[in-house]
Order: sequence, then structure tokens, then C-alpha cells
Amino acid sequence: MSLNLRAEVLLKTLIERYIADGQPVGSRTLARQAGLELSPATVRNIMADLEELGLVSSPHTSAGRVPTELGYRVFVDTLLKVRPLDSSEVRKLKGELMTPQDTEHLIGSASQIMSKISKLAGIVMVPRRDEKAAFRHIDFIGLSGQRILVILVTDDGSVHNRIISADRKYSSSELEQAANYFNDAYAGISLGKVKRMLLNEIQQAGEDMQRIVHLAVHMARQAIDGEREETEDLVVSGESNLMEIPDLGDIHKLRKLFDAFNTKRDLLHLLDQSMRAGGVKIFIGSEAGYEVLEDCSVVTAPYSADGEVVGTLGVIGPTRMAYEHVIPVVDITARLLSAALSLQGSESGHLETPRQ
Amino acid sequence: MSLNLRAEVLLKTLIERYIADGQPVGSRTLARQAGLELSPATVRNIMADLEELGLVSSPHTSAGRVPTELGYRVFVDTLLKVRPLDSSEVRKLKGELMTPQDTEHLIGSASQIMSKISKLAGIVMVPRRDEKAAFRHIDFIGLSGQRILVILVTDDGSVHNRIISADRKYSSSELEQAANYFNDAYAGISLGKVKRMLLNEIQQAGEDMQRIVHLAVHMARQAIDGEREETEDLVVSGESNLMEIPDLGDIHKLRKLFDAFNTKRDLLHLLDQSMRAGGVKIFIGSEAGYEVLEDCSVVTAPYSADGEVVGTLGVIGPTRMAYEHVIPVVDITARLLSAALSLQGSESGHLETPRQ
DNA sequence: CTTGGCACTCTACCACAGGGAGTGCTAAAG
DNA sequence: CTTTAGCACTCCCTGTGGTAGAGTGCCAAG
Repeated sequence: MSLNLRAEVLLKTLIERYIADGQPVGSRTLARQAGLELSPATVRNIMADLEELGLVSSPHTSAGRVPTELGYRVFVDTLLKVRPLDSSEVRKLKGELMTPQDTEHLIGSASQIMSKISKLAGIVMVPRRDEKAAFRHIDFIGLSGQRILVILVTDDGSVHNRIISADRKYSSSELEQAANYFNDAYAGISLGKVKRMLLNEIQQAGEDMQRIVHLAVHMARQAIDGEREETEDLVVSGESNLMEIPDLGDIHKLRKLFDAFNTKRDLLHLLDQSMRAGGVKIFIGSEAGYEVLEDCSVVTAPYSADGEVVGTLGVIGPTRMAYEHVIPVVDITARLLSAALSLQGSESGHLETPRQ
Repeated sequence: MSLNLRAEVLLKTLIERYIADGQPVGSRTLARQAGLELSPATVRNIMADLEELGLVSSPHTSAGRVPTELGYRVFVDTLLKVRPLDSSEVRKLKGELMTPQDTEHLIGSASQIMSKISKLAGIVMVPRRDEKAAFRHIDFIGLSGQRILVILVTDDGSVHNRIISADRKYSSSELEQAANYFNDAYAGISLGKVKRMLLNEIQQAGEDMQRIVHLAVHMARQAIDGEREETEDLVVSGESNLMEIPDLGDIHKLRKLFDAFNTKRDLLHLLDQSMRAGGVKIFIGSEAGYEVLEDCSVVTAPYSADGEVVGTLGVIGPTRMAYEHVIPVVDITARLLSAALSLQGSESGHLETPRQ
């Protein structure tokens, strides 16, 4: 697919124009707008070529042209110049994300600020550091019956709690001993390693290990195993912004989209994909492979903590979105969030200086 | 406002009919439907009376009549017979709410199950038992710098955590001692009381109390004080159901409603109002006093834990909702949630047998 | 007080025409 | 060979008028 310069310029201005006001663009307008000294007729010829290439299409015979998904694709890949963010917006972002707060609030803020600036929906996957985060502290607290509340604290200051059922009722001193054993034995070791160590310990020692150790090991295992699911989560904000967008007018489709926000599964899967690739990634319309995202684009970027990618965030909006604005917002938010998360870890003095 | 029997029957069937299919109902239909042996002409006369009383109105000269808010009001207050729930639905409710789970999941389930059964939006206020719940356990965990993670466990098994800043860095043994002191001194006392005791302790002892105690008291105070805000929360589910409802067709109004779901403030305030009154309460349209709830009705009921009202839950839908179905759903959900919450407490053996 | 009859009103639907926007094609000009 | 002007054509959008249907209000008779 080789386009000469002229065709590129025209495609670019067509898409910019269409993004700006959502109307099919005609040859007359385009000829005036593009800055090239061309007559509408010439433009029409070129448009016919672009249409043949599948980059634009016309809704009906006598409307102008609108970009196709493919058109958007080459636009964002080769034509688009992202404009740097307003300094006022950068300030807003920094103000929101650089104030110290715990991880949970941090990702909430990131999601909100993206949606506020882009006037679209912001999504942030909660960090997946299960395996990486170091074990810090565990607590067993007896509840009613045989239920035991397990509180697990990892080194990044996040707290996970989970109720498990024991085989019998334990006294609080038993529980305390168990916790002490565990805290002494495993402090500072990554959860992944702890998990493997626990498995070993269970297999090797069998039934004859010391009572308390036995208890501790089993309860901790349940708690750590349970973590995975809870971590698979997603924070969405500004969904309602999407209701104002005429492109997504069909209320039924919109409803399906909102359901997807609640179900989260598909979106998580999508975000997962873009975790591997570094930098901003863009899914346009059906490219994402999910029917609900028809007419939608998703701009994502991975973010990291301590140099390790732990999640992705992004913005969801109509295919006809202001990419040149949304892209830097997502990009910078990812960087700032990475910095904020790394800060949390590094300050505690057991890690190298933060990157980025 | 005295209506004779005939007028009542007509109003009732009119509203039922209107709720069923959303069309203004005319005199002909009404005369046939009502079961009274009346001609359309007579019905028209009566409708004129009802219109004068402000119970019904017609959208235009030659449409049938629709109920006004006032009409709905007398309908739910005096005309409506709630029909008992389907046993299959009761089973579903019980299945969802009677499986043991922690408070957070419980209220999530309650909200979801209400929205699923009513096909509307379910809302549940998180329980406000700050002051009532008994203190169970506290933990101080040092994070980076001078930040300390405080984990607070109350007797109902809920865990609250909060990061506070200390005046200097403390060693983990100092923190442990502080926690031990606190756990020993305050176990089993209600948070409200603990808070008052802490205030006292700070005032009386001044600077000369023991270092560790001083530390513990100050940190705990910050943590407990912070609780209030976090507790002011609301779980909404099934919002997207409302998008399918033609009555709320105006996408702008719908958007405002969704924003209200996210802001939560107004809704919380509304739920707060109905906390006092026992039993199911219904707000119709503008009665609630919030513009966003125009064309909406809210059916609420308070729920309790251990015989004490701790929150409210309910369903939000269009004014034209199937009240006779929604009301029992809300009612029963409130009862079941109360039972489930009380169960949690009572099992732990330090409370009397549960009511209800 | 109830009822049938009747004129009236208003909406929703359809068909239709005219204006506007934009295209594709063709033929002439560069 | 590319660009341009001209022109016929297509399609949407809007406004208009006409009609059928539903339902009302009123009146006079039962």
C-alpha cells in the first residue's frame, strides 16, 4: 500500500476534519482545507483511489467520505503527529498522581484523571505483582465458628484479606504463634517463591510436622492462592462520558459496552495483550476482536513498578476520537503512574533507585 | 381527597395498565379492563374528575390518560396489593445471600441479585456500624520512610487499612509493642467507645505517658477517625438495565443519573433519610427532591445487623415500574441481608441470638 | 346518573416534491 | 498523462399536505 505524498496529505486532512466534526467530508471542503492547490475534481479522483485501497468509504452516493478502520490505522501509524500535552494538563496529571497515596487510590486517580482530561472512559488494570511483591506480614484472626480471617501484607503496602475455613476452632494464641512462625520464616521473600516453598513444605513434611507450622502453612497457602482472582481486576471511570458521544448513539450497543465494563473479562483480556508490547498501543474498532468494541477505539499503555511491567491502562472512546490528544495523555499517565508506584517501593529502602 | 370505590378501581386499573405497556390508556380500554359494567362515556366523566384531582393527566387532547406522580402515590399507598414473591425467586435470593461470605461480598451480592430480579438498578449502602462494631485487632506495619500501615479489624470480620505518617521512623519491634498494648487494652470495646477513650487518654496524660502507649494511641486515633469517610459508600449494580428502559429515553438525563451513581452523594443522602423509617419506603419522581431522579422511583428498605439498623438498600427504576414486584424484592432482600449480617456476628459467640 | 352519538382535536404515518450536497464521468486544457 | 471545468445524476433531508386512528368533551336522551 504505497501512497504518494498528495494522497497522504489528503487522507490526513480528511481524517482530521472528520474527527473534528463528525460529518462526511466532501471534495470541495477537502480541496480548500488541505492546503494543496488542487481542484475538487482532482481531489475526487484521488478519493476514488483511496476508496479502492479501502482507506475511506462513503455512506451513500452523494455524501462525502469517511475514514474506514484501515484508514484510521494508517493515520495513527504513519500520518499522525501527536501534539505535546498542554502544560496545564501535565500539571493536573502530576498533581493528581504525584501526591503520595496507596496503590488502590493511585490507580483510581489515574483512571479518573484520564477520563477527565480526555472526556472519555479511563481504564486501569490493577497491578499484577502477585508473584513479584515480597511477603511482609501475615495475621490470623479467629472469627465466628471455624472461620479465620487472614490478612496478608506485601512490601508495597497493599493489604489483602480473605476469610478461610479451618478444620477446627483455634485459640487466639495458637493463631498468634502460627503467624509469628510465618512472619519470621518468610519475611522479605517474594510471594511467588513463598508459594513454591509452601508447596514443598506440605509435600515433604506430610502429617508429622509441628502442629503450629502445619496450621500456618495451610492457612497461608489458601490465602495466597486466593489472591490471584482478586487481583484480576479493573478500574473504569468516566463511562458516562461515552453517553454524550453521538457516534455511539445506538443505546443498545452502548448498553452492551457498559455491560462489558461491569463484566470486565473481555477488557482485561484486551489489556493483557498490550502488556507485553512496550509503549502506547491502539486498537481500532473490530481490531480488538470484541464485538462490543465496534465503533470504539482503545488506546493503551503498559505501566511498571520498579522497572517491571505490572499492568496496563488506557482510554476507551469512539473510533472517531482525538488520537493526537488521547495518546499523549495515556502515555504520560502510564509514565507518571509507573513513577509513583516505583517511588512507593524504592522509598522503603530495599530496592535500587527508581527508573524513569 | 376522597375517592369513591369506582374511581379507585378505575385509577388502579389505569395505573396497572399503564405500567404494563407504557401507553396512555383511553376510556374504551379502561371500561373493558376494569371489570365494572360501565360505558366509555362514564369512564370519561370519572377520568375528568381524577384529572381535576391531579391524579392523572393526558399528554395531549386526544391521548388517553397517564398517572401523575400524585396518582402513583395514592396507588402505592392505598391501592396496591403487593403479590408475594415467586418461590423460585425467593430461592434464588436465599441461595445468593445465605452462603457465608464476608460483609463486602454480601452487600455486593445483595445489590446484584436485586438488580437481576427486578431488571433495574440495585443499590446498597455499606453498613454504618463504625460506632457499634467492636474493636478486635490492630496492626502497625512500617512502610517506606515514616509511613505506617495501620490495619484495623472489627468484630464483624471487616478489615480497614490506612496509611498514616508518623513523626519519625519506628522499628518493627516498637510497632509490635504498640500494637500489643492496644490489642490488650481495647479488645472487644466498640469503636465509638474506643474513640472516646482515646480522646480522654490524650487529654489527660499529655506528654508524659509512656512512649509506646503514646505512639499507639495517636496512630490508632488517626486510623479510626479516618474510617468515617470510607464507610460512606454505596454499591450500585445493574445500572445498564436502565438504558433499556424507554421511559428514560433522554440520553442526557440518563447520563446525569449515571453520574449520580458515580458521585453517590445525593443517593447516599436519600438512602440516609429512609434509614430511620422502618420497612419499605418509596420515593416517586420529584418527591426525592433530586432533579436527576425525575421520572425515577426509588424503593428502599433499611437493613440491620444484630437488631440495629445499619444501612439501607433499594432499587432504582422508572416511575413506571412494577411496584408490586419490586417492593417485595426489596423487602425480602433487606430481611435476608439483615439475617446474614446478624449471623456473622452471632456465630462468634459474643452476642445474643439474632432477631428476625 | 348513565349512556349513545357526534363533532372535534391531536398524533402518527405516508407520500411527495424541492433544495442541497456531492459524486462520477467526459471532454477539454495544460 | 495529469488536471480541470462542466454536467447529469443520485441520494439525503426537510417541509408539506393529506389521511386514518384514537380518544376526548359535550349534549341530549334514557
